[in-house]
Amino acid sequence: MTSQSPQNVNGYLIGQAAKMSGVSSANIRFYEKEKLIRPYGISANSYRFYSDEDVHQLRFIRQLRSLDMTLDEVRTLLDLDLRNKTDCVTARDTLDAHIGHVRERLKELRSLEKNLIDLRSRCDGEGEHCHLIEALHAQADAPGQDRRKRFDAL
Amino acid sequence: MTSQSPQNVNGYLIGQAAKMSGVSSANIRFYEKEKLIRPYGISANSYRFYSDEDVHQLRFIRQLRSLDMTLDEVRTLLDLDLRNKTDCVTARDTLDAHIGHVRERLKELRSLEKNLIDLRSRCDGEGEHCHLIEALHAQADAPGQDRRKRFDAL
DNA sequence: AGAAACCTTCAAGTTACTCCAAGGTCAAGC
DNA sequence: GCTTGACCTTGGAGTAACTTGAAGGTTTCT
Repeated sequence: MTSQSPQNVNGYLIGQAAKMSGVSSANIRFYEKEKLIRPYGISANSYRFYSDEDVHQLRFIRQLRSLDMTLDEVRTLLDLDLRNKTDCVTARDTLDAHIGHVRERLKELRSLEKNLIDLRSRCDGEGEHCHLIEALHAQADAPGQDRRKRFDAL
Repeated sequence: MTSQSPQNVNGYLIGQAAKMSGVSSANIRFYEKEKLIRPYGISANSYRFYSDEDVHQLRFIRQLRSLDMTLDEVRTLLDLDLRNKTDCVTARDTLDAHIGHVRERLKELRSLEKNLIDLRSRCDGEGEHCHLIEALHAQADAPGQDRRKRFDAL
C-alpha cells in the first residue's frame, strides 16, 4: 500500500521505526500505552505510521533510558521547551535529582562490595573447613541493618 | 489462647516474629509462598506460629537480601550444610558470582555518573540560555549505545 | 455489646519491559 | 486462486520482590 523508503511522506511502519530508533516494536507499543509517543498516523487497517520526528523522539527516549532515567523522568523531559526558562530549570532539577539517585546507589553498592569481599575472605583456606556459611548465620544474629527497597529509582 | 513471651514453647505469632526478625508479616507470608520458610506450627484457627529457629532463619534471609542477593541465591544458600565440602564450594561459588554482579553494576553506574555530570555541565551558565535539553536531543541523533536491561540480578 | 488489635486469604499494583497466542493484511510465486 | 512468508493487530501473562488493600474471622478488653 505504501512504500517504506527513507523520508517517506507517509511515514514508517512500526518495524521500520523500530530498526531506525533501536526501540523494539513491542516496546514502541508499550511506550504508546504509557503516553510517551503517539504514531503520527494510523491507516485503515490500523497499522501505525511513524514520522521522522517520531523516530527522533523514540531515540530521545532511548537515550534518556540509557541514562537510567525512569519513564516518569522521561515523561517530564519530553514536554519541555528549550526556549522556556522554567522548563530549563525543570530539566536541570530532574537531572540533578537523577544524579543524586545514581550516587546513592553507588554508595550502597560500594558498601555492599566491601561486605561481600570481607565475607569471601573467610573462605580462603582451600583445604580447611569453610567458615562462610557459619559467618553468614552469625551475622544474622548480630545487630540489625536496614533493608533496601528494590525499585528505588535505580 | 497462647502467651507470647520470649522463648515461648508454642512459638510466636507472625506479628511477633516480624518484629523479632525485621521482616514484615506480609513479607513472611510471601517468603512462605516462595518456600523460603515454613512456620513450625499452625493452630486450629490457622494462625501461624514461629519458633526461635524460624526467627533466626528469617534474619538469615534478611541478611542475605541486604547483601542484595536474589531469592534464588538465598534459596541455594539456605539448603547448605556447613560440614559438607560440596556445599561449601557451592556457597563460595554463589558468593563469587554475586560479587561479580555487584562489580558489573558498579562499573555501569560509574560510567552513567560520568555521562550525567558531563550533561549537567552544559547547564551551568546561570543567566544564559540552557543547552541541556538541546544536548539531550542532539545525543539522541548520534551513534547508538546499547540499552541496559532491568532485572539483571542487580 | 462494641471496639481494638490481632490474624486469615486473595487480588491487584509497582517498573519496564518481553513473549506468546490468535488472527488480520499484503505482496509474490505457482 | 491459493499458498507462503513477512509483516501488522490486540490482549494477556510472566518477570523480581514485595506492598497495599479489601473483606472477613478471632480474641480480648472495657
